[in-house]
Amino acid sequence: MPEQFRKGVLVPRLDDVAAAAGVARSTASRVMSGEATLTIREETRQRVLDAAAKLGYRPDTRARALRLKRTYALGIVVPEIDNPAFGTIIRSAQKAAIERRYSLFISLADKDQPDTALYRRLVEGKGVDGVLVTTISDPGLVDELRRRSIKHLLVNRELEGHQGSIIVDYVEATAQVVEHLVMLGHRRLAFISGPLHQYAGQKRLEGFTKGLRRCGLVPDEQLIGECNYGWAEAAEVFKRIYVASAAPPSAVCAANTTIASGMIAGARSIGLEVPDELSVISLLDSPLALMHVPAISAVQFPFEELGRLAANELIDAIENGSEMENVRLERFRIAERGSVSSLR
Amino acid sequence: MPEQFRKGVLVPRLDDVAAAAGVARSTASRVMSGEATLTIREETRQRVLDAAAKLGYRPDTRARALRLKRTYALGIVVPEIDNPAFGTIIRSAQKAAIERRYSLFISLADKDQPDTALYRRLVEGKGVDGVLVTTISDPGLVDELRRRSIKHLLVNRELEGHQGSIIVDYVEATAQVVEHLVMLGHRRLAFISGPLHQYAGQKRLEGFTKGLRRCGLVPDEQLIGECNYGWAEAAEVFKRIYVASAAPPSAVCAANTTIASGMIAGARSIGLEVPDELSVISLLDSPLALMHVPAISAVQFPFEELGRLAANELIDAIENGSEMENVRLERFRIAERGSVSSLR
DNA sequence: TTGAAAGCGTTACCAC
DNA sequence: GTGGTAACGCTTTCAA
Repeated sequence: MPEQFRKGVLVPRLDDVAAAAGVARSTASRVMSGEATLTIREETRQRVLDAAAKLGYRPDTRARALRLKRTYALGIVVPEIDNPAFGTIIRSAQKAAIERRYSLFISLADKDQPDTALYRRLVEGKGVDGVLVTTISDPGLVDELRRRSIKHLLVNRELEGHQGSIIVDYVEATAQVVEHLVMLGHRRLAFISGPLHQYAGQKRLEGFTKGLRRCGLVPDEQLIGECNYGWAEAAEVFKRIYVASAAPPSAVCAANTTIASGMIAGARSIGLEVPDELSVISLLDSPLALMHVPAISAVQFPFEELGRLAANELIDAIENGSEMENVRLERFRIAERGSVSSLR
Repeated sequence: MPEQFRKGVLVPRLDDVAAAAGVARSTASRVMSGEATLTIREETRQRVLDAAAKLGYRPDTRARALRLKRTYALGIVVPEIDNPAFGTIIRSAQKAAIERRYSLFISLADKDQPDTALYRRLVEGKGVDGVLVTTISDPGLVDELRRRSIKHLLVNRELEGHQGSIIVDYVEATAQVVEHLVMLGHRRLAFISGPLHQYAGQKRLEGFTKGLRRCGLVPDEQLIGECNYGWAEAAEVFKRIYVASAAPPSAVCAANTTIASGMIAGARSIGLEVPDELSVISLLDSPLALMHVPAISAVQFPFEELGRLAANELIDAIENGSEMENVRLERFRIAERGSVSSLR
């Protein structure tokens, strides 16, 4: 049975701690703040700490936030949650935030109910000190953040003229994948993208054509297909491209492992062997790549670093008022597995 | 350039709205509350609303929470985020919460830093009105929630003697999978579980042995293997079981699709054909099941309903003080795909 | 129908 | 070194 404080209330406040320790509320506050610079008699400090421990006191974050005009909380807005890249970003951002004594609130941007979305509450209601934005499919969000001058950082997204974003280099990575394939002797390259109205889709397409041009090849519209709905559609898209094409591709860049897996299934269904008759590479790695037969070669990006740096940069901006940079992480790696063969 | 209110401050408060509308703060508050029962002259109401709109006023959730002793926010503690079951639960819980005008804060329970975990802050600091708990691997959390009498509901978890949990029926589903396999003529069934110290692992093992007994079969310890670390380990575990066993299994229940995929790879590496020489079924479905060759038969649970009911039950308890129930959702479905064959 | 004022739990300024 | 007190932005009771 928990001890009672004021009539009927079971949660101790700072006043209860102060009373139990026989000091004033302000003294108790100073002790609890933990500030080493404050001058407090050691004996007093102990008495307060003991009282707080005995009562199980925890500061009320709401009252504290009201007073300090700071919540020590960050928000991250993500479009989907069960996605390896976002999962990694969220985890590393949370870890970095916690290390700096911030909380990270994850908010799913629900397409179905954008106007009631969590972020409105979080952000407009001053529930967080800053926001990490990993989706710009709702352009209203960034606008509103800017209008309300709420610190925010675009993560794995960038916007023309926007100050404060941190990205990995989808363009260059994709271009180098193309070069890699060409070096292996491939000349007819296909590209099956994800939704092209989204950021990642656009960047990868940009990198694909850039890579071709660097190799002196011309992009062939016939070899570029868009896949909006995942695995089964990817198989169809590939078959359509393959059948329609006069000179069929010998290698395919797939936006991610789900699409790669689907199009491999499609290729098989028309009798194509992977990698012997068709090379496939995924432009984004995931655990699925290793489970696949054959294992899918894929590009790996430093998403962990991305999340960590993002959280730290945002907190720096909050605490020091420092300007936010536009950062591009150039590191990436092509993990070679069994889905690509050399034509030489 | 945003308009200024009090000196140097750019965010309008209720006082600013009231001043702009020429009414008292309390009147503005009443209008903004939207309570239909309050008697307010229509003309006044319009004036306040107009002022609020013009200034872009949003109530400060921190101040409101402090005053009301209610945050209209829920927390959900999840062990991992990129997992199809948790993803679905989170999405549906968030949707249900938003419909009832609550926010849902997602909190990753980080094994590495349990004591700094978000939930402490959320919960102890009164940041939420209630908590959905989807992991009990840290037993301290539930204890503390109970001690502080914070409303909480176990989701997809249950605890001896705990009031308030909502689960799907892993035990019965697994038992019926076993019966299904036996009906198909299988007699030697293996089970490759996930971590057995976790809730789901225990329940599935319980269901596995229960199913065998119902069919008059005795569980064979030799045919039960534990897989803690995913795909590659699953292959090893299966091979170990298969080789060591005097009478090898003709069918395997795998805890999830990752384990199923891994053990199929292991089976292939020792020359076994799936499903011709070995049937495999996953006790939990995921998108991977369809991408696999052969597609993996798997059990589907109503996780969407689970999340929705959980949020609603928690909110009911918060608002009406209603007692929380222990609910078991009995629905599930075996999705038959290509990884199981009949011996008849 | 509207206004004044108290109070939620905290921090920080200013006295002592 | 410590205590009293105002203030953060809101809701709600009580009075007018």
